[in-house]
Amino acid sequence: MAETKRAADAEATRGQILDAAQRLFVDRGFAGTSISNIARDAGVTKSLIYHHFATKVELWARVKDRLLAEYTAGQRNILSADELTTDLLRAAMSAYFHFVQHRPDFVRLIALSCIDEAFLQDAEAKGETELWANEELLSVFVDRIRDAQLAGVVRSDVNPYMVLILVISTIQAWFQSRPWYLQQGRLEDSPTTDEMFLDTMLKVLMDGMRPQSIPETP
Amino acid sequence: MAETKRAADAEATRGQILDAAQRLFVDRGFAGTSISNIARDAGVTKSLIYHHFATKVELWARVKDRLLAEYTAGQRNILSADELTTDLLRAAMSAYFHFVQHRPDFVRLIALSCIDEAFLQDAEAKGETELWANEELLSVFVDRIRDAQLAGVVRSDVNPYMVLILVISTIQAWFQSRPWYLQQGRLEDSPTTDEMFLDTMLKVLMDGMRPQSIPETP
DNA sequence: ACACTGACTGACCGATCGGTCAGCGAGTCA
DNA sequence: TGACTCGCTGACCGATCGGTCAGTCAGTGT
Repeated sequence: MAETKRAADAEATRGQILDAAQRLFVDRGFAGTSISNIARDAGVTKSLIYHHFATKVELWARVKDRLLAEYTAGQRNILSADELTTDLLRAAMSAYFHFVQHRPDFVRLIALSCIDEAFLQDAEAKGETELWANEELLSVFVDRIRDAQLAGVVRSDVNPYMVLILVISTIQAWFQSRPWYLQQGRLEDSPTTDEMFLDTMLKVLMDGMRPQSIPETP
Repeated sequence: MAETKRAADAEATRGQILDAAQRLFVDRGFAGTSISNIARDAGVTKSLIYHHFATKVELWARVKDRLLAEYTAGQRNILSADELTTDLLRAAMSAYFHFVQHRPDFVRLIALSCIDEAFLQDAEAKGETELWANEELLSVFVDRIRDAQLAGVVRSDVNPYMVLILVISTIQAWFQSRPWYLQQGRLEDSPTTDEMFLDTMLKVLMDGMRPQSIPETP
């Protein structure tokens, strides 16, 4: 605890700021959130934020870093080391679904990243953000799908990368547009609604992904 | 052309403003766009914008109205009056895909609407925005799917509304995250990339949606 | 010919934006 | 104990925000 006391306090404060920033950025977007808002929400002064983070852009980048780290770590745990069987594939899709289900901030982050391309390019040019789900992780998933195709678990007349995109974006899209469908009054805000969509998705995607005995035109 | 000359000019100016506003709002979001930006882009004064539109929120609402009208009109043309067959279902999905493909603003609008829930609630409370794809249109689609289930064209062990959501949000998600995947360097920005995804999507969804002969647990 | 509407302008408003800076004062190191 | 570090504050900056308002003037109805 030699040089700790002060540094630990500072780190805690930094955490408070990041927490508040994440809450607001994720809720209202980058442009819709001001440093003053964050300061008020975190219970600190505006100057203190600038003491810990150089600019608003950098603060947003650090928030994204934190979320990303959690996201990729979680994703990495989803796919087991075993060779993909149909059951494992279903389990992985289900696991990813529930993983995202309990991390609403991820959904917002990814959606915001897709939207704020102008700002993203700036940040990227400054080398501040390393985008989520780095290429290496994507490669792992694509390779697993390709193996599954060779093993006859997944139909081989489709591009494995496209299959991955199909699965990931379907789940992302559901949680992103869920609030809107709720607001339409056709759905109720309940975990069983999520399960109903998962059920539909699993049935359609799993049956649609397995090799088709009848025509199969490669 | 009695009372026309002046009114026509004014209407043209209004159109210029709406065009510029749509360009900027869709590109940078509501909070990221200022009235001054729009004025400069439209080549008019800021005051003139306030002469035609009461507030920034109302301007955004009118932009959405215009886009929405085009969107629902286009959507209505997609589903033919005939009873759904497998071929018609595939054709409708393909048509919707290409419809969205050529209207990037729709993708952004819907994404932004899902994101800006805080702002959306305010606007909704003021009764200014009537959300896109009104319920009636959704009902038509759901009914068609339910009919297709009864006719044995679509598997009957899934919720028809969930199937609709699955299809719509998959297409929406593709065009929304497409720029991101491009940026990852794994895809090239070409129409054939879109076609490749459409091919994968059609194969998986169509085969996954048709009645499954083997287990079928309702 | 004339009163009048309404499209349009420019100067201006208070509030807030992102960001700076000199300095305070408790905690750390020698 | 004294020098020094550094987390932290409050006053302040110019720019821009959304929005207002008095006024100009071309086009219109009578």
